[in-house]
Amino acid sequence: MGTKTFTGEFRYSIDAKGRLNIPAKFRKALPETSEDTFVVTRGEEENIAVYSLDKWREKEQELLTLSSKLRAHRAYKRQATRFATPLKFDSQGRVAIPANLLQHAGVDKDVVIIGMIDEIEIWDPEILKRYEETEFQLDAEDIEAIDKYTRSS
Amino acid sequence: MGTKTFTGEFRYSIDAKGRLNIPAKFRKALPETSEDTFVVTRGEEENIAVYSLDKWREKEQELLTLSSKLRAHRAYKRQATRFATPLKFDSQGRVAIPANLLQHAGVDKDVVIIGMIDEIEIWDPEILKRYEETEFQLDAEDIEAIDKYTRSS
DNA sequence: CTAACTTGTGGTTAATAGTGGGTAATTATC
DNA sequence: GATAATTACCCACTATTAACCACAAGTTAG
Repeated sequence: MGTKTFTGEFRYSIDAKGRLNIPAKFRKALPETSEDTFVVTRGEEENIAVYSLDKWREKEQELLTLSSKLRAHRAYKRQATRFATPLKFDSQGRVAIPANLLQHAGVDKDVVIIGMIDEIEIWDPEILKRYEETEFQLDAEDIEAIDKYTRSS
Repeated sequence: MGTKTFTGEFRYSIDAKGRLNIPAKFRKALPETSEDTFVVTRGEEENIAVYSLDKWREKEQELLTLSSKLRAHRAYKRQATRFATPLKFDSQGRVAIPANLLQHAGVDKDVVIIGMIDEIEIWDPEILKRYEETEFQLDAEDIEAIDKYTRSS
């Protein structure tokens, strides 16, 4: 029944209490073991990254293999976890996104929610548009490198 | 149910009596066997490291494998142990952090508490900011090494 | 075509969390 | 051994968060 992946784009808005509705389609794609919980954190770009609790646990397991004795390892682990917050959605399917994440993504009210198979991104509409015109552009060289990468896996 | 790990960042303050509140989220993540107890000690950087009592016991076990004949081992073991203090939090969820640790972390009143999955760090806001701009920066080489490290585990 | 359900959005109430202070019990100091 | 200082144990206030209830627009089912 249905796909267990996140696809598509939605334009929602954050209410006065900082709550954001997660598209029903995405909530239904959550495995039972995620316990109605998404994990939000800073995205690499000017956005908010959202993972299923399962996906996040995988990431944690990977981070736990790092050594607490090595400075670079600690720094990486710290950066990866300090902004991560698990959020259980309420009976209406909404989550309250922490203020510091909203600030990082430059979000005020309206947002664009993008499904990216195993993760979700939340963008401010204007910022997204700006990125589309610049950072998102790939030249032939980029595409070629990606093609090589996927073939080797 | 829920996550049993420490994630996220909080900005709290130490009151006039030297008490610091541990985020409720972190207290709830403590296993029963930790008996409402955290172990605080010096962090590797200019901060305070906090572990669950369980995690600390693990660390002790690891230290016990070191040789008491080797000078470096003794020094490492001594350094890791001498500042460690178990703290049981009060009915409001607060702990009284030893003065020498506060001094080591350069903390006076306001602190940033960072969840790092299986450990917690307490920072002075200004010092943290300073580190963000310098020590925390990782170059491509570091990232690559970390990627290799996690893949080999 | 209509009724039942789903979905996104809004508000109200109750519980929890963080902070501050007071008093009793312990420990330390002279 | 008396006194001062520190620590532990309660009680209290306020802001934030979580749990409930409600509703209109859109969709699906019969």
